[in-house]
Parts: sequence; structure tokens; C-alpha cells
Amino acid sequence: MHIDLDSFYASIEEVRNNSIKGKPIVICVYSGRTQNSGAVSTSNYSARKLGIKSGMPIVLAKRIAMNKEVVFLPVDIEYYREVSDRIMNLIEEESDTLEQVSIDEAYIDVTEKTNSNWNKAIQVANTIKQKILSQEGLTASVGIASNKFVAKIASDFQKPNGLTLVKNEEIIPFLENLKVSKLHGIGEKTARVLNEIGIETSKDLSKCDIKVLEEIFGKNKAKLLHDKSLGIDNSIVESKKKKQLSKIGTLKEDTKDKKVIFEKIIELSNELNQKIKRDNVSFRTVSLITIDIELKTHIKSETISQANDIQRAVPVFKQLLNNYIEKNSEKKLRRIGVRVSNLEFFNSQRTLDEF
DNA sequence: CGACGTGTAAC
DNA sequence: CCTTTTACACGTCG
Repeated sequence: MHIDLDSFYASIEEVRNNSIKGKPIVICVYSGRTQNSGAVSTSNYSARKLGIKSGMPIVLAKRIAMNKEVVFLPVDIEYYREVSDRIMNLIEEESDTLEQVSIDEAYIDVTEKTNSNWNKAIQVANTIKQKILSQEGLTASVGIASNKFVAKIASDFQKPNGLTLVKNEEIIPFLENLKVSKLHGIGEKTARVLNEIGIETSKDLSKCDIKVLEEIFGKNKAKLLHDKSLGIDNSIVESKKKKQLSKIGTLKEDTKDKKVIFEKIIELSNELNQKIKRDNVSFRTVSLITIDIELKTHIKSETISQANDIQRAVPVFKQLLNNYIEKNSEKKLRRIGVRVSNLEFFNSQRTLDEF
């Protein structure tokens, strides 16, 4: 089963403030560069009808919103996480296994609990939907199928507040007419390449000779694409450990001034350190993410001995920045980020100052 | 085989 | 006009 909280951030804000309920709501990530620089994180369905969508520049959204009553709010991720945690706990209680994939999405396995009975699965889904509604005032869209991939697409089929069951014999007819870009894992690039060779729908893809796909995408990806077209997915529902933590930010203005950039690195490092402490992890690999004025991203990394505090990473960031500036003396930077990976989790038991 | 950089994808 | 965070595959190098 795949459970997707409907326009999560925007819906939470509606619950928080009854006076904006039903109005178009746009949740924004302000970059702090100018008054309205930044992007739209989430909009509710009322705002989507106007054409305000995720990822859109805020300035553009405001232009569309001109002369209309549209509510713009900044993201309050801390609060959304609290709500999310409560909901995930509630979902977990109704599941054999929970796999949370993001703040507003989860897969659950209910094979045991339902004895592989579709009707029982629908009951479980409705119980979960009802609890989320009564306890948090939010709606969710649910997809039920015999694998994660089909469940994911099913949850997207009727939104918001949907419930879609796809039984095994319904998988092919269900997928058949979908555009390839609707298949989870096929993004913009892959869809474009497929379109170029005349493949528009899932059906087209399933009929395409695997050899042809191998020519273009290589053996592994070809198999993956072919499986997707037939709704085949053997991956299991399992909770996964985080593999990296990062924090990225936008510079006040494009610059190549080492001092200015490093100040931002320090600021981001402190924020990243909070995450490191919160998750109680140590790290071995340290990366500096640079995004230049053309929005091209570069990542430079270095692996060090195990550390549990960002203090150990800061000199590495400095070094990586020096290297970058040396090699790209002409290029100004727009954004900068810090990342740690090669993580190891600790029991709260273990004392940390042994490093 | 581990480390690293890049591309793709999703949220 | 252009945010943030994470994952994973693949090629390459030593």
C-alpha cells in the first residue's frame, strides 16, 4: 500500500489557521536574495487550479495571483515534521512493516494483517484515512496493489482523498494507457528519449524489443524500463537508513569572494551539525556542493577518519572551497552547500566523546 | 573494491 | 526566473 498525504504542507496550514481554509494557498521556500526570490514548495488544489505549481518561481506565482486572494506562506518544516511523525506512527500501527519515503509518503506492507485479502486491505486503508482525518484533519490518497511500484501509481490515480485498488489481473489494463512519464522512476530525460523513438505510453514501452532498449539505455536500465511497463517490481517494503545529510543555501548575491562564501559555509555547517546531533550519527565523507551562476552543480568530496562533529569537517570544507576557486577563478557562485555521508548510527547508549 | 564525480529522479 | 534534500546507478581511477 502506498499512502500519500494530499498537498501536505498547504493542508497543514489550513488546519492551523481556519480563516484561510479553502483559499488558494502557496507554501514558499524563500531564498532571501530579494523580496520574492525562491520557489514554490507546495500549493493546495485551489491554487493549482490557477496554475500555481510546485517548483515554480515565487515571482511567477505572484504574477498569476495578481488581483486574486491567494495566501503565500513560508515553509515551517519543523512543524510539518511533528505532524508527519504523528501520522507515520499512526500508520505504522496499522501495518506489518512501514517504509517512510519522505515527509508525506510511505509504503506499508499489510500482507500478513490482511491475509492477502483485497477487501481487508481496503478496510485497512479506510481505517488509516479516517484516523488521519479525525486526528490531524488531513486527507490522504492511497494505492493498493501487490507491489510498491503499482501501489505508488495507484495512489496517484485519484487525488486528493483517493483510494485505488489494482488487483493483479488489472495491472496491465491499468498501466496500458499511461504516459511513460507517469511511471515512477521515468523522469524528464528518459521520457524524452523514449518519445523520440516513438514510445509514448506504457503499452508502447512493453511492446518495444528489449534489445532496442538495451542499445540505448544499457542492459540494467533496459530491464528496469521493461519491468515498469508491465508493472513488475519485486522490491520489498523495508525501513531504510539515511545515507547522507546535507544543508544548502543561496548566497545573497553571486560572488567568488572566498570570505563571503566561507561565512555561508560556517552558517550551513552549524545547521548541518544540528541534524548530525539529532540523528546521532558519525560520518566519514565530507562534501562541498557548489552551484554556479549557470546553475551547474559540482560536488567535491573527501573522506576522513570517522567524526561525529562538524568541527572536524570545517577545515575540509575550507580546503575544498580553496581547490574549487583555484580551478574556477572566473566563475561566480550562486549557491553553496555542505554534506556529510558514509554515516554510521549510534545507540543513544553509546557515549560520543570517544572520538 | 572503495572513493569520487556526474547524471537522473523524486519530493 | 531558477529551492531543498536524498538516493542510486554508472563510469573511472588507483
